[in-house]
Amino acid sequence: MSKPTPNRVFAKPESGPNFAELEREILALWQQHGTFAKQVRDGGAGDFVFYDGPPFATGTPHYGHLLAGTLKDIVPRYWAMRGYRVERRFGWDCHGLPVEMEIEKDLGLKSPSDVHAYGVGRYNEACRAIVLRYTALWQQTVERMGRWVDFERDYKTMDPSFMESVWWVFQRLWDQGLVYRGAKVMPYSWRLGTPLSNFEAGMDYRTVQDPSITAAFEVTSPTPWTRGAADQRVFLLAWTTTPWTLPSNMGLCVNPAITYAVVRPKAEGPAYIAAKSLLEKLVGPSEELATVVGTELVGMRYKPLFDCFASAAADGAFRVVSDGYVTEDQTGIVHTAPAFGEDDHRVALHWGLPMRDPVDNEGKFTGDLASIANGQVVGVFVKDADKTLIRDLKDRGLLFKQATINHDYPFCWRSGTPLIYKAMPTWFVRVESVAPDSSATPLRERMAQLNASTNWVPDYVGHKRFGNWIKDARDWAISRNRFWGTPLPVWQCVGCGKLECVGSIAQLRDRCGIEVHDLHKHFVDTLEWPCTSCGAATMQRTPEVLDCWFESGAMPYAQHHYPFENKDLVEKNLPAAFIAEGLDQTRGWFYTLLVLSTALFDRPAFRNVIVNGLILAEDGTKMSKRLKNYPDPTELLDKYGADALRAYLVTSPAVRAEPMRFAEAGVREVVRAVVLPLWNSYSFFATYAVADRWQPSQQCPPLHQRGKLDRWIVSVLQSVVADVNHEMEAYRLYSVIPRVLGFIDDLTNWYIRRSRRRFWKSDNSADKRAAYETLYEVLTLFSRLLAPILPFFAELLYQRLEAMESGDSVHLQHFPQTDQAKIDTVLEAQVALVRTVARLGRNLREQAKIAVRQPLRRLTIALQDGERDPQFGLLTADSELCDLIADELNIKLVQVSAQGPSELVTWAARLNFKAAAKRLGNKTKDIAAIVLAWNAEQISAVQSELAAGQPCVVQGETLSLDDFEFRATPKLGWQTAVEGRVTVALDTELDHELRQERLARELVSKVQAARKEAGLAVEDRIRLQLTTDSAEMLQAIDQYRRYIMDETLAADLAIGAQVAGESAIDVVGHRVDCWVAAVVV
RNA sequence: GGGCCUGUAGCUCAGGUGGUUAGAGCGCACGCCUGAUAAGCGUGAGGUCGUCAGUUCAACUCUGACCAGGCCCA
Repeated sequence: MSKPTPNRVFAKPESGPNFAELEREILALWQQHGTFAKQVRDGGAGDFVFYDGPPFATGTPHYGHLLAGTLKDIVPRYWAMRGYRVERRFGWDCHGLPVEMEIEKDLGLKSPSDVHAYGVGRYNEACRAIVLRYTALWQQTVERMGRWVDFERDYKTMDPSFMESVWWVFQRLWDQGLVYRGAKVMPYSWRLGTPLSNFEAGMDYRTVQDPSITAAFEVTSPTPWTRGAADQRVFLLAWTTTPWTLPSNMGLCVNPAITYAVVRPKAEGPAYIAAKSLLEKLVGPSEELATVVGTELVGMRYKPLFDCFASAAADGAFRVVSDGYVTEDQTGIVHTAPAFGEDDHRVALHWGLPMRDPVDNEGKFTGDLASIANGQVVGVFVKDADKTLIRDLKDRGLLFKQATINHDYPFCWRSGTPLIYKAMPTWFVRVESVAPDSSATPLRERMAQLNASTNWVPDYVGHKRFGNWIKDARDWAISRNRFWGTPLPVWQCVGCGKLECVGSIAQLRDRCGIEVHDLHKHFVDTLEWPCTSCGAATMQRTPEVLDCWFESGAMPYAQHHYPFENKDLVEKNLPAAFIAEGLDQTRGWFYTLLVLSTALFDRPAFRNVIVNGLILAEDGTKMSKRLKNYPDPTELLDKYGADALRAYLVTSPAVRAEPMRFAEAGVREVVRAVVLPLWNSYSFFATYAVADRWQPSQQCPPLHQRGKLDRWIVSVLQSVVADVNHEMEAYRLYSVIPRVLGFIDDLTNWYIRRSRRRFWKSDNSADKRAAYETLYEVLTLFSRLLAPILPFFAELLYQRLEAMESGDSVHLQHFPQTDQAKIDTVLEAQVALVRTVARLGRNLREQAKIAVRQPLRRLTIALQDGERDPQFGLLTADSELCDLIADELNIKLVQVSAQGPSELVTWAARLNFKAAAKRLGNKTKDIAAIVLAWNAEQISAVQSELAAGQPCVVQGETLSLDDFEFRATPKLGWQTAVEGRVTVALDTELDHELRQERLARELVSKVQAARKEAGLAVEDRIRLQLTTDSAEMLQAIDQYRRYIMDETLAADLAIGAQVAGESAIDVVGHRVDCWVAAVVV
């Protein structure tokens, strides 16, 4: 702790502080002195590397961002105060669909062909122009939250330097053989001629009626079941709602574990195969020829429904395959068209089924289907061809069943036409497997190994959720058929098909002779060069752009323009020490970071990660701008301040990755429970320090010579410091914050409340100096502890209590380290016991309806085992503790009984299950019941037996002292209270003396109120005049004259003189006229 | 449909390795105190611990199934 200079003068605290206003002043202070930059600059203990995940700037920040932002602020601030250099650069995710969708709305464009007609260059420049339009608002809100992050040295994924690094990353993957071009089944808008993202596909689901047909596929493999029958044909039954995909059928898929049956409905007719459990409903009563499990059907061949792709048989088509995704639904056999279904595609890849796609970009059938129905379907939109195809099947006896179904089906949100699912050429990064000629470990296995060393908070997110996801991660689709993004740096020869990957601006220049300064699509698409392989044709760029997730995953390198610049820095900074994002990033940023760092450097990307949960509206639904079901962040910040919002967010279940319901009332509650008590503590201290002209480092007794209360609060604070450091080092914010905020209660509701009188004293005793010094030390140390969490209030404390130079800041101080010598666990236990007794004593007073100002004669504390009780020593070690209780409860004498509570309570006996049950087994219940039924005499007999060392035998079982638990309950009604091992008995008898003292106390209280009423300052001396008819009161005033004058700071006290004006006060039924006037000094 | 998470008082949430009487804060009711005053303190009422089975002498806790909600993926 820095030593304050002796001439510190404290300012009088304002009444009615406006916290939001005070925060703005502190923001201005930080701004003025560049405090954030100073904190970064001062870090000398090495780098603490933090990566900031880039948000989309197309919307305004919401509470989810503010929560993640708070976590991203607390942790770096902590490590910065621990002496590390913590760079915090803000990042912007600039590319991607949200931007494109917005610009298309602005420009009235509906499809890729519209974009081409408008001009990709103009389009992309329009995207560039709007992408940063909310950044100022973001910066304003983020900074208002008190988050320290560098907006000047930010990174943007659309910067040429960033994009060039992304190219480099891509090329590294390419060189390792990790990139390939395949096909991915995607939602496709035939109206717009473009694939959509899954997100877009989900935007317009409608309930529609579709055909629901079951087709019969004739088995061609020899089967034993119909041998000798009149009709030897066997059909596999498969169901679909998309008849237009049937010409592209390449396989039938069964579940390997389901039982199938072969049945013949009519003696004369053919046999059918379907899931056994479904056949009854499907075909009605029939003769069962055989049952088989799915695996037995695998490999069976059948005749395609249409002959258009009959040649595919040579490539392995028209077989039965199996996969676990098939359920016992409809027929239990799934028609597989690899070009049109995601599962179909996956199964086909696994089993080696070929793929045939007779659908053009406009969703119409190609000439491939010329052989069907006399060519009637060629050039027809696929869904419109359903009827013709069904008719054709029916005519040929291959339609087993026909119906219609109502179901939800995705529509194109822009054109309102039904989407179809269709395989599209897509670029992939190999994650699940390796290149055919490679012997390397599949990426996902290595990722799982590297992930095992990462500290996830909470841990299950990493080990279970993320771990499972990695374990069966699929190859990563990284290309998008869009415009505004980093182009894939791949060129292909239009002649021989040779592919070439470019990894930098320089490499591109070397090939085409042109040096570009921007890598967006409209700058690089036109660049071509002759193919070096065939020499005849030109190399042209493949049209796709990279998914923006690829870019954010490349952020550790691209933000520094690696490897073109900052080579050492980046390699030194991988992995990051810390990142923090929402749970929804499991498949997002967390994943892409790890894929790329593993592929590029064989390292994890981050060592510690805090995952936060989603923030919902107060009613548990999603926050929605349209519904306005949450308070505006800016207004909320103006009302309650950023510290309150930060504390509210960070004490919520959201810091343990659970969903949180956001309620404004919660923020208000934080102000009440955290900010105001803190302010009151400061205000209390400052008020008296000003009045007393107290200054730090005046002659003050060393800690070990101060009172118990002082040593207690210092010890508690040091314990908090120890816990906070321990938990912060493990990134468990959810156990740090409650500990820090919990201290506020100890400070205000015990230390300050108990210490108030010490500050009022008019002398300058050692005890008073000790109180000042202690409270000052505690507040200044605590301000450092608060600094990462409540940066504004911590700064306020520092500025008002310590700062000597204008640029000074609490955030430039060292984070406290525990001083073990100041921790006194015995003392902490003693005070805990005292507080228990005090609580019990207050209960008794309340039950007896005896006012607190009524002094009582005596309080007896009895511990369960009397003087042998482990806590006995705690209480009797020092009379200061009993004095404390006496003062707190307004009691003349507090004594600790050496006998234990037997006189005061009745005992109940119970069996100690934990100790005895294992040995007693199933006799436990019986014996427990017997013990419970013992009356007082039996119990005391047993107690004395056991005390004498004799065993107690119940039902033939020997029980020892440990097998019992004896509990006390008050015997005499309300004068006694029991909690755990502690019994407290209150002597409620009053005598004249006690009554008189109460009168004096009540009178003081009323005079104090009169002082305040008269607007006097706490330290003002007064002249006091009192008149009363009550003899009792007169006597009390006479007897306690000195006390009354001391308490009310009365310089003189006159009795019985004439009083002017309205001055009557009521003191427990005695009328007193009271007149107060300040003494002019 | 799959993976993960959640379900405890009116609300928001705590509840090592199973053990007797399940806790806190807010809200509510009542009271106290008031020279820390946009305060402070205390007491009380409120729970078949999502449902149903199972394991066990004993289940909020362990196991299974189911129900409801969430995130992600299909």
